[in-house]
Amino acid sequence: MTETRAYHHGDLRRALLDAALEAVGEVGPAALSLRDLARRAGVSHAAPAHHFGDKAGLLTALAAQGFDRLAQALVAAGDDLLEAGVAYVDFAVAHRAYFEVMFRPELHRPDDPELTAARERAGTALRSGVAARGARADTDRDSLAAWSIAHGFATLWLAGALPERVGEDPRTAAREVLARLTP
Amino acid sequence: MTETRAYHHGDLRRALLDAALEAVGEVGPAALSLRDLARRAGVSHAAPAHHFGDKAGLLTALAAQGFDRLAQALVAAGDDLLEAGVAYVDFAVAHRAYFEVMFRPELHRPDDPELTAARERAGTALRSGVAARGARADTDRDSLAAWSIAHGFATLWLAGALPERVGEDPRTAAREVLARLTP
DNA sequence: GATGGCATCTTGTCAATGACAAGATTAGGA
DNA sequence: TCCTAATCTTGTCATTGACAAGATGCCATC
Repeated sequence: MTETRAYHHGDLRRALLDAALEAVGEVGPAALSLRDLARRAGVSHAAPAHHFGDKAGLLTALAAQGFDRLAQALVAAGDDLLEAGVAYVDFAVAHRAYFEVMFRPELHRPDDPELTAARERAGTALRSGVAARGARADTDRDSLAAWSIAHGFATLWLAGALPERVGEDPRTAAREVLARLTP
Repeated sequence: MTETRAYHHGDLRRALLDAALEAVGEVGPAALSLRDLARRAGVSHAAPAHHFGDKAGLLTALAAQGFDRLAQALVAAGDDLLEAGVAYVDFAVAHRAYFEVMFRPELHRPDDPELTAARERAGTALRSGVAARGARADTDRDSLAAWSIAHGFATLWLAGALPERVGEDPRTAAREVLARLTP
């Protein structure tokens, strides 16, 4: 028998976020349809609005979740700067849907406290690798340089802009490129 | 008197591209509306379709135009690798609308010959700076590293992700950061 | 100078979407 | 038990992208 659906879904917010992550992976964040998410979750077309307000609200929540997972991945990579960079690129490629939402402020609700907090956690995890490296004069600029090269490589990889000769595995390719910064 | 509009616009294709560039700068490439462009150009809502087919066609043409202008900017910057990187970042910030369209393949018509050609011209201009620098063992990886750090810094700047202490001027900030790659 | 072909542009239409309003249902505490 | 608030539904509207069919006028050819 078809599963009779209760009036109350039970955990609709989580179900919508899961569906959104899947949908963003399929069609990208811009083409995301709230009504499609509602269909995937088996609820009416107006149900998402109650939990997230509008599309920007949903993508903001998804971005916050993404920054949290990125922070975890960076912490797990340890204090080695190169490994942190590789972990950054690996996260972007392995969790493309998150990454594509995280750095699109025009899709977000500006100044959302949860998003800001999650972004801050990821930023802290990112800088710790540079700080641990010590010895350099200008930690700020070094930090920005490391972030820039990792972010740039990840973005270009996701955009399909890199030539074929970089190979299939983003981790090894990233390691070789990022190593140019810290010889 | 209100300007009576001829049945034939005269240069509608260019007018639509100009309007698109302006609109993308205001609302971003995803929220672009073909009907809005038609209104800005003073033509009917279906006129854009004749020139570009659909939205992807229009954004593809805009991206091709952007790659051409980027190639010009890179050539004008000369053979110095650092200056080429600064020019790359400067282009992204000064011509944000172009840049935001250029690296979004999901908005493009895949394998468009004009876009591919324009991208190739920009890529050649980019690599020439690295090649001129010589002396290094692996030009491929050096090239990717330079592109990555410039692209990453530009992308983070545009996303508003950088901390306030980087300052107001993208050129000087970029110069300091990019210099970390080529000490 | 006339004419026919073709690029250009218009009007009309349809399904899909985001957003909002108002009502139905249920959970959980007083 | 009751009742208040959270949750979800139904209904609606303006906007949009895409397509179809028709109107207009430029231009080459005769």
